[in-house]
Amino acid sequence: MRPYYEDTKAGIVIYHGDALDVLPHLSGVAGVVTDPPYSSGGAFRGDRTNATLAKYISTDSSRQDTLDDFTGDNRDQRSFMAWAALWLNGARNAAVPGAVLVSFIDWRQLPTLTDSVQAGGWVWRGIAPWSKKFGRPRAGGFSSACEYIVWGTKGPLHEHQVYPPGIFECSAEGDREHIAQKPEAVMRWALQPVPHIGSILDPFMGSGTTLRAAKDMGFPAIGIEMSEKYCEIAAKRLAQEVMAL
Amino acid sequence: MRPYYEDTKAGIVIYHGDALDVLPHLSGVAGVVTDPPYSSGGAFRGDRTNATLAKYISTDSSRQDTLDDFTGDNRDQRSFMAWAALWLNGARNAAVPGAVLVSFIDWRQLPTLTDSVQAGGWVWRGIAPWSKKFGRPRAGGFSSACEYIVWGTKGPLHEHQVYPPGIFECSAEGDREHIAQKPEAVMRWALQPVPHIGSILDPFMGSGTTLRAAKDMGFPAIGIEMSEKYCEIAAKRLAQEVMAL
DNA sequence: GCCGAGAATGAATCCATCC
DNA sequence: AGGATGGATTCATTCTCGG
Repeated sequence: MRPYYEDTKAGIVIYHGDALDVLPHLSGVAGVVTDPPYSSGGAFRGDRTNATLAKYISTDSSRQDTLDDFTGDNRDQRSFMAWAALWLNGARNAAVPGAVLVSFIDWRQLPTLTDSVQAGGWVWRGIAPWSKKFGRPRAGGFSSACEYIVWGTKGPLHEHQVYPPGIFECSAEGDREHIAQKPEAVMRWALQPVPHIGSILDPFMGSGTTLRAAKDMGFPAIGIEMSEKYCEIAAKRLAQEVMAL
Repeated sequence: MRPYYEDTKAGIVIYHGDALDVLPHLSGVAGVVTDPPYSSGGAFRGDRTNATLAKYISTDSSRQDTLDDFTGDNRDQRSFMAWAALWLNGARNAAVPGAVLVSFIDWRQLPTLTDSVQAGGWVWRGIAPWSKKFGRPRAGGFSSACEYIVWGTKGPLHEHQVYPPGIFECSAEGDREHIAQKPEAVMRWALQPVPHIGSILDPFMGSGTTLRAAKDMGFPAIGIEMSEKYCEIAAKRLAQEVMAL
């Protein structure tokens, strides 16, 4: 297990590889905080099997040229369920008792993910919406203005003196290097329930927002990412000093 | 099918009885907008006297503490699923093509309800949170500050020129005659996607907030309620004139 | 530096066409 | 027949840029 990047002083490690391969080697995790590929993007099978750029970026956008596709986003619901149960179980094995799981998901896969969370051995504790205030409008129906956190714990809840709000409002970020990149403020919210009894793990690191927020909040952190390009981007972001909050 | 209450001029009807008995007699419904009993309590109480842990204790002691929440609700969840599929199917039969379904639910039953909606023949279209702003704070975990709308349609979406927001913020009502009573503003939000091609149906009317909002928005409406006491309360609320919005 | 107008954007969605 | 492709559509918010 050779890290792609390591910052011993801050306790930050990045592994370049598949989460399912790397997870068995990890331990001491207090919080699994991540944003897995949703395998979503449309009611029709054809839509879902599209490349991520075609699925998630509006056709008239110039972003098509500047962002990259990512892989592993084409599972159907049953294999998404099975795959998610696998990485969730792997992450739970790396976690200490009382550890917290926080995973983002969209509305379409939310019910499947809550099943996977429990199948992976976590105690499902709830849902919390991230409100982007206004999604793309939809004539005759509710716009999908939110993404969701599904959260749980390894065994009993490790009660400590934090009271994270059950909903978080924050508009989506303008400048992004990854299609699904989330604002750091959102990730800091997601990290709030994690007790300081170990490190933060993000098995689907992407451009490294989770690790960046973890570092700024004083957590050691481990990231796993399949794409070398994003490993590089994340390493650059993490090489910077702690940011003032 | 004798109505408990009827206002011919406004097209408001209340039936006193069980939804599953009344639904087969109805038709011309453009919107099913309701707030069903969430827990499988009341009529569908499972056998909770079973020691849930005793049934599922595994020899892997590390998993015992993770199982309490997972297994506790299983039986109730399955009967909730079956029962909800029944009334959802019945309501769909009473609905016109393009009709909209809007059902409130809490986080715990949300995944079960999305299954039931599809089992009942509706096209599941999404989720929309109602944020109550102040959930009960919870040490070490996200407060549950939201209830959720699960919505869908009977066949293709009947596009019309409304753009309902995908999230609605409104504090829970102070004065209530029913435990689960929701503010009228919330119900008016829930009614927004319903096209004016028929009536509003609430199979679990309670104190009649849905019908009151429907009347104020110019919809004919049908309510069903098992408890005579709430039939009476709702009839009183509906006897009042249309309220200014 | 502030303000207002105009342009760009969104982990979309749906459908007609084309292979 | 069924999967892949491309275009049209929507508006509150955010961003850009000029005055």
